[in-house]
Amino acid sequence: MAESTAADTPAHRYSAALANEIETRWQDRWEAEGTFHTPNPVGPLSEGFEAMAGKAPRYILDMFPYPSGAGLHVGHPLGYIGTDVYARYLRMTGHNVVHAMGYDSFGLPAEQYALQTNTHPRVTTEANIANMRRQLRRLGLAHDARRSVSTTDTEFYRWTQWIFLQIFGAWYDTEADRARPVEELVAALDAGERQPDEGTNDTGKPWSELDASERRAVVNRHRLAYLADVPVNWCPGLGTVLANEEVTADGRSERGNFPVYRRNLKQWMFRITAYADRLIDDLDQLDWTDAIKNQQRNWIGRSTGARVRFATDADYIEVFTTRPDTLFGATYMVVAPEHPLVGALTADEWPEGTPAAWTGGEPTPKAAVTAYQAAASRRSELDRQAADKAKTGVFTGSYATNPVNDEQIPVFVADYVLMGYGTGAIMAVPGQDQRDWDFAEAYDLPIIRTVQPTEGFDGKAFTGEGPAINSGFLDGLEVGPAKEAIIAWLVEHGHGTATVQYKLRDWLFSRQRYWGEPFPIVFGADGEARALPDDQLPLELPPMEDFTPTTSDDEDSDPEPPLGRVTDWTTVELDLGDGVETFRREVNTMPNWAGSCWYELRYLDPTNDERFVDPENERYWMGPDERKPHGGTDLYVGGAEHAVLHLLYARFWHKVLFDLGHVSSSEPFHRLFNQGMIQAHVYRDDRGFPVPAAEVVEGDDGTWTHQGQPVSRELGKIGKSLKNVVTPDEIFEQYGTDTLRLYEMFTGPLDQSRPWDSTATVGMFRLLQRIWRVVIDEDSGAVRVADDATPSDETQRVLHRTIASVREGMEGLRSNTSIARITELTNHLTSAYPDGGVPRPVAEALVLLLAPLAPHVGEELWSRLGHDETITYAPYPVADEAWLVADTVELPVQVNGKVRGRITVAADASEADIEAAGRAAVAAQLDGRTVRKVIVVPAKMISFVVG
RNA sequence: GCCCGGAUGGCGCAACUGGCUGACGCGGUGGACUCAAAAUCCACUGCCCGCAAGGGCAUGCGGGUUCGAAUCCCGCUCCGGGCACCA
Repeated sequence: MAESTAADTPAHRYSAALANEIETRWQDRWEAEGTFHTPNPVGPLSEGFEAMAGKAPRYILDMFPYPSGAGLHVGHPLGYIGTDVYARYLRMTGHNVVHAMGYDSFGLPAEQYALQTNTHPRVTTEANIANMRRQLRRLGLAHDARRSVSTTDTEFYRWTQWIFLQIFGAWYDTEADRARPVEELVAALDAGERQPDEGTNDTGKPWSELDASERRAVVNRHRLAYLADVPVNWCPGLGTVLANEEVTADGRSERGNFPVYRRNLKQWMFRITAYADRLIDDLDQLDWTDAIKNQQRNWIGRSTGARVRFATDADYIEVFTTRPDTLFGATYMVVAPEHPLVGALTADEWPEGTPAAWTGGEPTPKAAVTAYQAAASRRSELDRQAADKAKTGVFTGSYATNPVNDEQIPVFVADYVLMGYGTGAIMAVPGQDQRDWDFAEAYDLPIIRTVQPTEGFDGKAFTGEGPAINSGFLDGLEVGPAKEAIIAWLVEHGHGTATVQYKLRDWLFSRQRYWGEPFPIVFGADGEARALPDDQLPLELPPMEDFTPTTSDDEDSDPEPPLGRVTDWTTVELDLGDGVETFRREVNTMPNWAGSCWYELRYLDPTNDERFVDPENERYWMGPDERKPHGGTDLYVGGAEHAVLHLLYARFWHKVLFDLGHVSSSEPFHRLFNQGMIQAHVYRDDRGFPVPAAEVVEGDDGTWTHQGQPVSRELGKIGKSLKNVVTPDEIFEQYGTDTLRLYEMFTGPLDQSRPWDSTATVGMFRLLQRIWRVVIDEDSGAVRVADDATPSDETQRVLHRTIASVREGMEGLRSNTSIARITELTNHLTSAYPDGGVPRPVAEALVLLLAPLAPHVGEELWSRLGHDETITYAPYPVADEAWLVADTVELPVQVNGKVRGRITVAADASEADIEAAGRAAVAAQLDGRTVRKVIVVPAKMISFVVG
């Protein structure tokens, strides 16, 4: 008999039902009135801009989501709520704020979901977007809906293709240190002002003697987007190749966990390496956390050092080293098993006296090397994680000459040297490198220290700083000067050069899947890539019945892009300047990163059909100024998992657009903020399987049981597989959106992960009830504020202190503290005015302070207080300095650092007065002891030091 | 192994720039309302000793600087995230 009678609760209490009624009503009104429409300076969205003319522009951005079919759980909206609170706060503090939400809807996840549900990705994508829009709308997010774009919209990817052509149409001028249009390259080549870059012309003929096709080939090899036959990550299980960044350390696909194989394939590449230095250096002036900056720096992996040539009988071996100063300690060399010189270096027979351990038990070097190469390649296919770090290798039978002392040092093949980094060969310096030390110990090779270890050093290889020893003319020099000296010597004698090495590789940009942007590229009879003219954009993805990728578990299978099967689309008749010819279309598609590399620009001018963004709109919202030297969005909030991939790629595209003069900002995101994750408890039974979290009961003794069986508890991600999903809808139903928003903001600063605790949400609901009660009489529904009352001095002080600290929390994206201060104000008003009659200015300030956090309650109370206009643009309360200073202050009185008493003195009391009051307060403590020192910090504390 | 974070009551967290540790909320205890419960409201709530007044101990651990340290310095431990035979 649990039926409750309505008479129990006051008719006008803030209840879940009332909250839901208020929320849907205001959401409808916001939509109908276009409350969050933000005007641009120019173009179709410029209506109403004059009214904003005096306001400073702010661009608040969220990382846009994949429209997955699974729907939202309470962890998803954390960042969205955080940016919404901040953007609403900025609107109320006199800014013109652009804040929108789009959908990253191309790519593997969308396609895989479509395959699972056996529906065309266009259909599932659009249904998922509609569902997600509905869920996000229910959160009351103040987005300009007109600016919502989806990367799969034809009018969006038209410009993705256009930007690709801009990149394709550019080359990197290393002297000017920026990208320039290839037309300028061609003009310079025609005029004889410059020669083709190294490695771009293998005809051996000068530019002037090349025919049109040969010239195209030369130019194509300069471009920032180019086709190359390169070692790629071929993933037969996904039927596509993957970027380095998409392959895990143990050689599997990040998505789907399929094995990935290295093989050579002709693929589209972006010359992101040309930007390596700028991508590192420009981080300095961005407002990002050091964690993310470091991750980007480490990924790019710039290291300075030298290239050194070692002569051998066959050819010279070039190595890269960051420690050329240790050259005298190089006692052997190692080349990677895949190194092209391995064959030439392998001797016919073992030299006299070759130790048995160096031969791998084989009769000849050739047999040993071949066996080792085979083993190494097999090893790379297997789980590299399981491989122990023991060093293995075989002797090639040949020797190299250390240029600095003419020592003959043996050359080994070993897989601890990677072909993919540096030159694929090293000089081994066991005295100063632990890996070389390990190998030298295993193969009984000499170890020479060339840097004096610090005193007390008892390790093996010494990698620290110290004076050079056993190093001829370098002896006595510290590491830095020794490097300079040896590099000068190497250059002078023609044995090497100073150089900079990067871990970053060029970006593999093509995929053999259906659901991506088609490349606006065609191939003519000579096989050279040609740009589709801009007026043929968008190049639409042709409809396909069966878009299944050709997957395989055979590593020797070949990629077969689905678009290759649309034969009437792949062949096209075009006139590209030499009359109508037959061309073949590129059948690869772009990876899902493409759209996310520039979507933030499209939000600024979503309906512009002349340009991807009007320069004036871009400059207004993202242009550089004294706050942000590179320009970019004022805030970008998203998960830390995008620290390298998306953020690096997007910065690269943006920089190309900047170099070509299409945008005024040289960085896309000025202030970056990684929101934390909302975790939830996972309960497991004795077999370790998760049990439904909602069915677990907590015992009095702090243990948990599920259906009577004890279960363990840990924190984990929220997800179906862990059976701990809590949906926003459950919270809407129980308390409403405003409670959910407050709760998510209250549990901690935005960048911090925190566990979800459904029982704790009620605290925020109670807060809203109390605020409601400050304004509304629960029984009659009438407004119960006093229009003509004057706030007491105490109320004024509480109010203005609250305003000051609420603003501080808002600015710092720590609205948890703002909510605490609002709660304190509410508690004060509740006890100071138990029967209502809170002075109107105070009640209105409370509602305004709350509005960014709980906008529906904000709007409703604002309106009931008699305001016709939305609260969205109402001015946020400003603290009056006069009320921030108190007349009297309470000070702690310390004796020997411990608080022994308190005194209340005038705020401007003299030190003498404070001391006198302090002595009186702790007279018992001071009695009979000598006061050696008195420290008075005015308005803070007083401390006695006694003997 | 390297690079970033982090550790404060039963829980989430707060504490400006070295100056009252634990604001605010959850939970808990007691009370009001109710036939009763839910909801709501009020009070108390770091730990230990004590009837009390009061005292002692407390910000992961060990040192240090200081009149005074959650905060600064040195050395650790544990947890989270990232990278990793990168020469």
